[in-house]
Amino acid sequence: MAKRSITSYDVAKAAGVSQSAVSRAFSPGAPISKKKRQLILNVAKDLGYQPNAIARSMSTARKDTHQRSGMVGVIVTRLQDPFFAQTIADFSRLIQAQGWQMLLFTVDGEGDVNTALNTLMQYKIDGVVILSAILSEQMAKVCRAQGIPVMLYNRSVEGLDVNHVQIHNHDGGRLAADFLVEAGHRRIAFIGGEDGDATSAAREAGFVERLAEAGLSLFSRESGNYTFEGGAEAALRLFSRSERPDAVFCASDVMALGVMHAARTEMGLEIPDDFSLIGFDDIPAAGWPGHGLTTIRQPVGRMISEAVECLVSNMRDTSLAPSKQRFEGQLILRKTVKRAQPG
Amino acid sequence: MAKRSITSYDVAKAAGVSQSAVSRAFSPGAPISKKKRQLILNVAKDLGYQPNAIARSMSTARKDTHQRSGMVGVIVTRLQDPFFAQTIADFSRLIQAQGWQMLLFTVDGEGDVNTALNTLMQYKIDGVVILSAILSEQMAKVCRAQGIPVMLYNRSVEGLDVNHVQIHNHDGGRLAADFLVEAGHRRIAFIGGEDGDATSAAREAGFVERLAEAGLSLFSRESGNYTFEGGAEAALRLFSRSERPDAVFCASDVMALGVMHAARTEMGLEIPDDFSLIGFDDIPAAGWPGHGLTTIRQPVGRMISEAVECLVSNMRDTSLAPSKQRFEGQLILRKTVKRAQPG
DNA sequence: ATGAATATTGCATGCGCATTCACTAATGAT
DNA sequence: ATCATTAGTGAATGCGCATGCAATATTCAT
Repeated sequence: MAKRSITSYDVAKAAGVSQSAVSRAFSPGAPISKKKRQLILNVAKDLGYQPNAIARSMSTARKDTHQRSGMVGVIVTRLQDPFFAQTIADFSRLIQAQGWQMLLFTVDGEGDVNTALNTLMQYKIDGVVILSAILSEQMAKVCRAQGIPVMLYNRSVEGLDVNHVQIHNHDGGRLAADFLVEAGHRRIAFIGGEDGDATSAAREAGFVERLAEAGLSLFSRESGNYTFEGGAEAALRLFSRSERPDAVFCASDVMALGVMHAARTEMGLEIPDDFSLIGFDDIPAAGWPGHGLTTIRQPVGRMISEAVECLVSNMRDTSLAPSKQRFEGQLILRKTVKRAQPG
Repeated sequence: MAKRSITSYDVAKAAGVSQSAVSRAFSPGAPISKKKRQLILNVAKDLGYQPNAIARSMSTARKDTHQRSGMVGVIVTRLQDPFFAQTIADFSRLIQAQGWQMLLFTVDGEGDVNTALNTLMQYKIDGVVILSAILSEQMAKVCRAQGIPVMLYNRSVEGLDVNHVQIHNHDGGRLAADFLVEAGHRRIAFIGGEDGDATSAAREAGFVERLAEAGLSLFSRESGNYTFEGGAEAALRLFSRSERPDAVFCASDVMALGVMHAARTEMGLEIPDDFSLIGFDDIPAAGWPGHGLTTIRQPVGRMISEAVECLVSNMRDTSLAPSKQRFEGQLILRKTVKRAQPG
């Protein structure tokens, strides 16, 4: 059936050299003469030989060395979400450029992270990125014991000494509140992501904190499940009450767009005339001219390149101390917030 | 530094059995007594042992057997595009459910596919999916020689005997044209994706064919590069001429939304009052109430599950003949097309 | 040209596991 | 109870490669 594939021995025989020579020809920096390397590379090309990465990984697993597979595990939820899609796309390009491959694992709830990590570890990944999910203390310990660098992206776990890169959610929430308060709003509502989600909670906490400083408390709150539909439904609930908010802050742009579309088409409300709206993330659709969503931008490009850089240096030198990076969100002014009417 | 990880030998010693027994305990169907398997699994759990997938893959590489890595390669362009993000998300879940891992490779142009495939093959992937990119005849041959099943998704290559799953682009184009013609439109324009892109070309061909049957030819055409901005700019060009189209068909929803936003905010045109608009794909944002984009839906769920099913059976039995599946697009009526004014 | 230093080279080995083979224990039939 | 099965077991082996080591080829200084 499937013929045995071409190995370094085949090349060695064809080139009249030893297998070691073939191996060295494909290992940059290995001791081998230029002439012989070139000869071997030519023969290899003719035969269609490609080194077997699996076998290569096997043989680096010596008592002193660490087994290197050249693969980075990535654990992600909600890949279909534009924000995550962009993140993964960027990450993928950068990590490839550094010579690593990406082993992608999609999880549904946060509970599956352990399973995912276990599976990925069976593949002897050189490192792992966890997007918007939590790492248990126990698994963190396991990773450390195995010498696998971990990068928590968009999350941090209190008291866990692990690399992380994230937006400053609390400050982002404050920023949104500050802007709405300064614009004169007084009946300010919040729509969160999934209940119990730490990211959403942090944004809300910062938001509420700043409101409190202005002598305000949250006018009302709903959960929008981080989806467009969830945001739309939350808006309907928010505005079905007798007293309506004059401003809404959403923990994500996707939900904010849900609110916007529901307002325009189902509730007959104009933004920002009837109420102001702020999102979070700055996904591409937020900037579409018909939306013009005012939002808190996450500097995804910088965050991702920082994450990759940090992970890569940790993979090259496992003894490095974890780095913790927080980026500040930036308020992007567009068209969905205006000064509240004095009335 | 990083301690050597726990191997089957460690477990064997701790459990007082042979290494073979440990291996069999972790191989479903292997000859071992229930009692001993349970004992071994317990000891393994205590020690935190997990079989090494790399080593496992090595040892299945025998002369008669095919080396199985348990990994499927996925080559993708434009991961940040909502349509592809959704596709990858679905694919990821289904292939994981079948027990495979996903090795993801992002390419920029179609030219990088060869490189990507070569890299992935070094990892001895059991199969590969290529999303919206073309496979050279030479690489197809290499894959066949290595016994690696290939699935072309969203593309097919004339005369190449490889699995593929795709939407019937030509028919989809016809469908769009038919609907616009029946609605009485006469000045019908098209906005394509990237120049030279086969998918876009097929949609255009079917579209033009049906127009011709109605005695019409394309009123004008532009390229929108498959992006929102590209679509918006194409629309500006389309409507800057003295004679304006009364209907526009876009080769993707993302571009159609670009057209819509540009029309509303930059050109002061109403859809469908000033012109009708049809997209292709039916991405989530197409259905957002404020958009209500009439479009040709790709049955992504069915297409992906068909693709996974086909690939998996090919990976289980390499001798199977390639399967070629085409799905019909479905016209989704929303709010962006109306009967043309007699005038 | 000669010995010392250096650059190359091949041999042999092991990474962790699955699997074959030869063998022993358990089970069944009579 | 006896023999024929079958189930279960461990020792040994190899998957394809990188690398330590000892041996050889090359270069250099004199």
